[in-house]
Amino acid sequence: MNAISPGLNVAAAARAAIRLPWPSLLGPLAVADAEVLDELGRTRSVPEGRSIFERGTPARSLVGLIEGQAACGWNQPERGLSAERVLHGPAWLALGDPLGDGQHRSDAVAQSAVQLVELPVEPLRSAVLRHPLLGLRLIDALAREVGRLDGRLHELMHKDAGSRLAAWLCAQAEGRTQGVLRLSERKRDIASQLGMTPETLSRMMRSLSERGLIAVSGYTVRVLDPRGLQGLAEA
Amino acid sequence: MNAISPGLNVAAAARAAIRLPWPSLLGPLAVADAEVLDELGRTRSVPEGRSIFERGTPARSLVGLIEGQAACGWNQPERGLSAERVLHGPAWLALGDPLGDGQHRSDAVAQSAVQLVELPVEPLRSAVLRHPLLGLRLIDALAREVGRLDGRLHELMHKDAGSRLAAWLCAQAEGRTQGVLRLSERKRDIASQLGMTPETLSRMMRSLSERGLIAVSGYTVRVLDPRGLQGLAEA
DNA sequence: CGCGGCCTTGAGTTTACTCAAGGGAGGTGG
DNA sequence: CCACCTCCCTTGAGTAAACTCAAGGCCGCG
Repeated sequence: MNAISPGLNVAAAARAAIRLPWPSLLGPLAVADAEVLDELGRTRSVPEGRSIFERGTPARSLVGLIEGQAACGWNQPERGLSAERVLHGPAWLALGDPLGDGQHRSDAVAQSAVQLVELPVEPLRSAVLRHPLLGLRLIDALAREVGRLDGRLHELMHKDAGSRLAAWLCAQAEGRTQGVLRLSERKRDIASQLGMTPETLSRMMRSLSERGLIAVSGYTVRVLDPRGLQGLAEA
Repeated sequence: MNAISPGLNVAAAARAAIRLPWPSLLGPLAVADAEVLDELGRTRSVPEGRSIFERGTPARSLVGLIEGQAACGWNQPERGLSAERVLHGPAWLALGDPLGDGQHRSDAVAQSAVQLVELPVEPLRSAVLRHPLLGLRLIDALAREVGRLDGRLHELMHKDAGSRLAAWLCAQAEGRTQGVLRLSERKRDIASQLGMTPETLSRMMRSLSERGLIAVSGYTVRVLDPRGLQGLAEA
């Protein structure tokens, strides 16, 4: 992965227009377009546990997660953050909010030390006028975001907790060797993303393993019956 | 509203490049850009009750609803369509799906006679390369879509049925005179959009009127206590 | 008048939540 | 090396929210 090496001085990197991993964020780009983005983007690092942006504050830049793990959700005072989404770089942390009404609608916190890139919206809009291909790529990225949100909405409206977990496990198992997967987030965060409580997640996990669909051991889950799981996921 | 007059021959209208209501769909546009869209767009009308597009079929065009009422959702055999969204033109019926993976993820049916405009994706992409401002407008439209979906996701995850209804009523009452509003959809469709059953919607309506927040009479709802309602909506 | 949709209401059930208690893993200090 | 603390996950019991099913009423239409 062509991420910035951790020790590098960040400001210097930005000035020197170090190549950032745009293809992972936006898809294939012409060299000239990538250079425009390199020019526009400013990198930033945030240590583990710190806030990346806050709900209600102005969103003047697209925020991309280059490396590390971060969570988006609602931060409630004295109750911690209920993660609606956990991301591993490279991925967009804020795309719709800055391009839309200009206000962050969620809180984001770093769950490990993270490297970010921020693209100021207004200069980006100007750049799109001069480099229309960038516009297409942004359109694609937003369309993917719409698809993702649409899928989650469907799930939440029409599936029960068991099906949602099954669907999530199937998605995670995609492309994994032998259906063995290690959970990289706290279970409470997984639960939160799936719209259930940690207690319910725990019970559902047990239920699935009692039915022989999966085997759970701590943070390791082995999918024993992918087809059965898929069947449940579609119920 | 500059919609096509109902009697007009549709194919002729398309050929003559009749001005379609692009500003309502995409925001302010240069004349040249609107003409490009007029050139690209094909109008179509669908009579009441008929399908507009179907889940799982290829989505090769953006679909805009120019006039009339339509519903998007999942059409289940012998159970009717559970509306996840009811639209009154002008509005986008399909935006993310055609620009994204190219498959319709929902069914759409006309709830009145409707006028549509379809913009084929590939020619549109080419047009964006030549008219970058179109790209910006599409980006804005998609960002609004992301915002809308994000809001609904939050609501579904964190609010109970009463709060969701209160929020919906507040949104509907926005800008209405004296908080009197006539429901333009069947209550079962409203319920469906809010992620609850018709029975639950009915009980919630009663609960709100018993508490003096609204007065309900058939399809007419009068908002008696907007602030109280808003308070509930945020709970 | 009778019919078919649609909404409402009630009764009973299911699902998932809350609250509270217990157990395991990892880190720290004596 | 062990005791202890903390954080997290698990489990159980009780509860609350919303669903399903079934019956009844209203309204518009033929």
